[in-house]
Amino acid sequence: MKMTTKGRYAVTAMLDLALHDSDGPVNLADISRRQDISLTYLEQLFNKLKRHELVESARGPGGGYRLAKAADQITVAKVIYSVDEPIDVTRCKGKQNCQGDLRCLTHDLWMELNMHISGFLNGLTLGDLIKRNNVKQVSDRQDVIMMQLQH
Amino acid sequence: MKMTTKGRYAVTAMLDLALHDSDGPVNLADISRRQDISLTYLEQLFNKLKRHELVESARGPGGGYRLAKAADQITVAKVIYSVDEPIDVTRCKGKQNCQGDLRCLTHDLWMELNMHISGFLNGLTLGDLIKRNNVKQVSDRQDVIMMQLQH
DNA sequence: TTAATCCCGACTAAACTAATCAACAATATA
DNA sequence: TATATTGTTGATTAGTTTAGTCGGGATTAA
Repeated sequence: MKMTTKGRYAVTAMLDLALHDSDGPVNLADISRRQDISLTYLEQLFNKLKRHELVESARGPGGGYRLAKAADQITVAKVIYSVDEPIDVTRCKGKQNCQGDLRCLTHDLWMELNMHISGFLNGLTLGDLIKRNNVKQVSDRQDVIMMQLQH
Repeated sequence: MKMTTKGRYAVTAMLDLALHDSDGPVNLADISRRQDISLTYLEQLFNKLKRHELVESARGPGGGYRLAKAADQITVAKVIYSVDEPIDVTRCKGKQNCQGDLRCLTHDLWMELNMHISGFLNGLTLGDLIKRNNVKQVSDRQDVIMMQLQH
């Protein structure tokens, strides 16, 4: 499991998308403004999210992205894996660098940790998150600021 | 929480130390051979482990490192934190880069994940690990190979 | 005195991150 | 049809981090 700002950006952007999905396609420029993430960087991320079939796109004016499935069918783990390809937590990937073809001293520990993290992130969907009060509050605030900027 | 091979090396080396602690000071050259970790890199790591008071050192012939406390008083989390200084999983450290002085959309999520991982690693000590069968087996094998090399 | 051991700081190649840039393709709508 | 809006793609880049090396110490048991 890899935890970088790339994965965090992706989850934040997807959560923003989930929160505004009911209003039709959401364009990246809006997400960029609301979440303070560079537009071109978002383009990169959504490219991957689309290839992993988490979002669908529509070009042209009024276009943008929509969730490819219901928010409660998209886990946080899947979003992170889509942009940050999973890496082995173990050192001994296959037989390489391992002693003989047997396990190194801490192999099982890292496997266990990995399952722990994955378990948590797999059990959590965008649908769960948008129901949370703290998320709602932050999102409402962001929408208000966006409205003000337009007028 | 930062998970790199640096942290993994540190835990592996500390586990090796815990397994051989009863035989008096363990020198880094032995750990290097048993665990296939570069000696000079181990020196770097043990420098930090010593500063964090997880190990004690003895110089000169017959010297080496010993655990500074009982194996079941040393958590895996502490070992990792000693070599990989903890980093903020949240983007909005303090007020920087955050919207106003309020939380960003996913702040709470990363805090929660962090607590999850820390909880797991804080609840696990070197003492727990050396009792495990798979660890014992790997360690015995490594010791046998070391003995063979010396004769 | 010598060899074994830890100690410490400087250095480096390679990889990775976070991002930018430029050019292009599709499409709604005036 | 012209135009502005939006997504698509690939190349490039500055900066950071990782993993590791190197060279020279300091300490101490035998």
